[in-house]
Amino acid sequence: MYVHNGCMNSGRTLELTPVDAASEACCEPSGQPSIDDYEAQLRASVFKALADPNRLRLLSIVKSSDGGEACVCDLTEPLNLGQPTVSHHLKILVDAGLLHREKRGTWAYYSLVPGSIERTTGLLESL
Amino acid sequence: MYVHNGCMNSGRTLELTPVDAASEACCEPSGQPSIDDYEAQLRASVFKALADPNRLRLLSIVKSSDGGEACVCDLTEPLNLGQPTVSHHLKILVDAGLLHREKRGTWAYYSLVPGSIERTTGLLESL
DNA sequence: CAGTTATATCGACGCTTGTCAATGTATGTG
DNA sequence: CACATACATTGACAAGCGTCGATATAACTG
Repeated sequence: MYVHNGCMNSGRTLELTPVDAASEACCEPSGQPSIDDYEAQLRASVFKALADPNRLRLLSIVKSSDGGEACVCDLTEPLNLGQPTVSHHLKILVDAGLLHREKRGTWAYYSLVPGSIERTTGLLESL
Repeated sequence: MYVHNGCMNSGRTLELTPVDAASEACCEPSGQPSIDDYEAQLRASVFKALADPNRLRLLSIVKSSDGGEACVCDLTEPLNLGQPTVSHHLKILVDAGLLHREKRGTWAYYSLVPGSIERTTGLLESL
């Protein structure tokens, strides 16, 4: 059973996010013709984060937002979801390594992690 | 509530698979800054198919197989899964438009749908 | 025809997930 | 200090998902 340990990235992080860990491994010359089970679990955890329409919309809205960032209060209305649900989805995207969270005052600003989309497409192309 | 209708692609298909439908829409100039709910559901259904480690391994093994195709009996052992489970996963990948199924005699040969990986990465890049 | 093989489908079982209401935690304001 | 605001966390519930055993289907073999 695969269990991933948290991935709390507050400031500097020692634990690698799934996107980082998976794309790190996928760039090493493995010699293996097909990916092993551990690599598959690592990559699947990234696609799991993308496997929800509301989370895709969150990424899309954040990406197209002014300054490339948005706070929760900007996101709850276009998705027609409750604030706890939006926070829940955002956490999943942060844990996957796709979004970055920065707290300024009372607000939490979410933005795309630079290069995370490219690293994710790499997980597909290097299957 | 999103409900997808089957996507049986036996031979020629009139119904578009999620990868096709989603990538078709993502190439039209929408003018919209962020994707709408329907587009999000379409794309999410593709990533749902990728959100399982065993299905990623199936894609990987099929891709690296001789001739680019493999039958169920070749896939059940490396995954350490029962035959019904492997058939189940393969059906999900076929319905998503990622795998192609061709029956020859008693065997069913699965192969990557050409360009499906590229169309899927496009669903990410055009978020 | 009966028997075998490869695959698909069905039904059931636990586990996971998306959602919400309620509550907790900071941070700012007066 | 009390109060308000923005967000996170908790607990609960229904729905969905991955897996299996059992069974069905279809094609080859004799």
